[in-house]
Amino acid sequence: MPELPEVETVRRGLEPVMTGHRIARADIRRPDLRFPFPAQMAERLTGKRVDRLRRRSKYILADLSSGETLLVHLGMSGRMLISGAMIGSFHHEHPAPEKHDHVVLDLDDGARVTFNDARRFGAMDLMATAEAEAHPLLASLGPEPFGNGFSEDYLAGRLRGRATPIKAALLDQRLVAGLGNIYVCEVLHRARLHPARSAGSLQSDEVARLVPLIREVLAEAIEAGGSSLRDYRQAGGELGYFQHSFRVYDREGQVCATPGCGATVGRIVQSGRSSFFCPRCQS
DNA sequence: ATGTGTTCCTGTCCGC
DNA sequence: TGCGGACAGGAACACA
Repeated sequence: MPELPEVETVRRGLEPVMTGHRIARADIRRPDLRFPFPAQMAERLTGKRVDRLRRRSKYILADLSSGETLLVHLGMSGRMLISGAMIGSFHHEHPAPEKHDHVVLDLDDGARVTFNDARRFGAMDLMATAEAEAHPLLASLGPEPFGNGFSEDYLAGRLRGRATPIKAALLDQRLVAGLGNIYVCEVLHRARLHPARSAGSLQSDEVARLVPLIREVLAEAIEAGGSSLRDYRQAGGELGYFQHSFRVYDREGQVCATPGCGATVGRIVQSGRSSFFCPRCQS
């Protein structure tokens, strides 16, 4: 589910609820998600203040007053939902625990953050804050798309000589961090590049337009609160609405969104995942 | 090194 | 209604 825009939206929703507050109680309702929770997770969270809530790629990182950092990944279906806090002018009560509520964090002011993940592809881990960047899940991530490290020169260098399809290259988190299936499809449509084009075949002007378009799509999606298709919700439970702005994703058989194009959106499968594209606009 | 297929898990939707 | 199969925002892993 959640790609960079969804994770960033969740982070922004959690920030005012968690930052500066202590975790009064941590209820760990099962032993694992994608992999086992770290040893003594509840004890290592209890009583600790959240000093900072940040994001790296699709990971949320909570720096704690203990010198440890809590890492959260939402996988495909993970949610971080707030209850019992003032959200806007509404005071939310805690609902009864639901199916797939795996971790419940109670803050010192009565707010609650619940991690719910039906498919359990999500993950949580704890590490020393000073060594967070070296964590196995973070160590080989590529640059943040909004950072200075992600540039036309960088991208050209990484794509040069590669036979892999541009679709697969942009999905590779080692190349650039945070893109997933939705936003790669949308970026390639805006860049008028066919998803099956080999990465190394891109001309310099084609590489050049990818960088700003990646930032544009992600920024618009963050602005819209992400894309809600099935599972994704913002931390306050709201839907994102970028799905209404999709030009190709999940639009197989519908007319291409490019004005005057009129062609029908197609779908191919690349390394087991759907690629949506316009056969006329994208080459 | 590179590229592709499989796998983890649950839920939903569609055709018969 | 029920049942089987396809498919879903991710990414580690096993192979050619």
